[in-house]
Amino acid sequence: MTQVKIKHDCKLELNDVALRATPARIAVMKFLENTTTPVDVQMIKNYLDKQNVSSDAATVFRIMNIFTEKGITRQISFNEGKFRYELASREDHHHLICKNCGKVEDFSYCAIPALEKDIQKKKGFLVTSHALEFYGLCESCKDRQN
Amino acid sequence: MTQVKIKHDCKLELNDVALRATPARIAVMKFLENTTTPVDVQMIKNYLDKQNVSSDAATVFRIMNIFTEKGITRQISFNEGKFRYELASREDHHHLICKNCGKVEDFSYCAIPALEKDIQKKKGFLVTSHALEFYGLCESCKDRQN
DNA sequence: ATAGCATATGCAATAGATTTGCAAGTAGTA
DNA sequence: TACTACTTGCAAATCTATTGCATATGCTAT
Ligand SMILES: [Mn+2]
Ligand SMILES: [Mn+2]
Ligand SMILES: [Zn+2]
Ligand SMILES: [Zn+2]
Repeated sequence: MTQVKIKHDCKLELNDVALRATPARIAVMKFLENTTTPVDVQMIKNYLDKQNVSSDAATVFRIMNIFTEKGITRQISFNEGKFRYELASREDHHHLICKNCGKVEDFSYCAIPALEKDIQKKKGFLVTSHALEFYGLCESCKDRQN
Repeated sequence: MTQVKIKHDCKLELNDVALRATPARIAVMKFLENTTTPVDVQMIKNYLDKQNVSSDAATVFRIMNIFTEKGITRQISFNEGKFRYELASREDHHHLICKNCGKVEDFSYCAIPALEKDIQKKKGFLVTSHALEFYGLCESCKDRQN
């Protein structure tokens, strides 16, 4: 009854897509695995600093670009004038963005797939992905609006 | 039977929201009325130059910010690292963005309103607006993919 | 039509986000 | 362990967007 705990191996996952497993890349993956909200480059850089992983903003930008190209992450924009990133492995879901405090919640229900077929039929446009964001007020801001 | 052609009066529309009708603002409104795709600041600036309307990028940014604040325009992001704008008077609709050639088509059908009520009920989040973009390949790129 | 004033613009400087060139460092492989 | 292609750090360059300030102009009240 030797229960083998197969913990997620970042190195293998990186090598699988022909990327070298460097300390910075591994740390970024761990960070993404443990955050529930899409993060921006500055947040990632702060995390690396805190973990004493040597890095540089340019490197983080490069990492996020290549992760996105390789399909490890997904680049998102909430009209903030900068990008955020989340693991692409997170299932199809969308975001509830509070216009007052900026909090981002995940929202999993998705009714879009049916719509995509319609679009293909009516417009001849082949949908390969979509982005859906809801803006408004989160539960706490809704009451005591700041 | 004097058919009075009431053409849209930019000056009145601007004054209605307490904005002065300057040449640049009027030209921007005309441009937005005649484009079918959300435009960015550079495109607007190019149009103003072509029309010999004196302007400056800083001024265009200021105009688009105040138009958006006043509800004349809507700020949109297609993950390009910059904003685009379209008239807010355009009814609720979404966009089909070709990943190959960048063409943007409008798509009017919207099945989201029902979903918004669900969100309010399940998450207590008050939805005030949403953004939905479809990415993929437009009809022509779908065939002879470049 | 004109004066007066608050608003808008032009221009230059500044702030942020992201990209790029290049020399030095390192992961993966033999 | 040595080799080589891939990565990184750092500085400089690009872009997008914002801001300060002096000047210009739209709007309102004579
Ligand atoms: Mn998410
Ligand atoms: Mn549109
Ligand atoms: Zn909130
Ligand atoms: Zn296309």
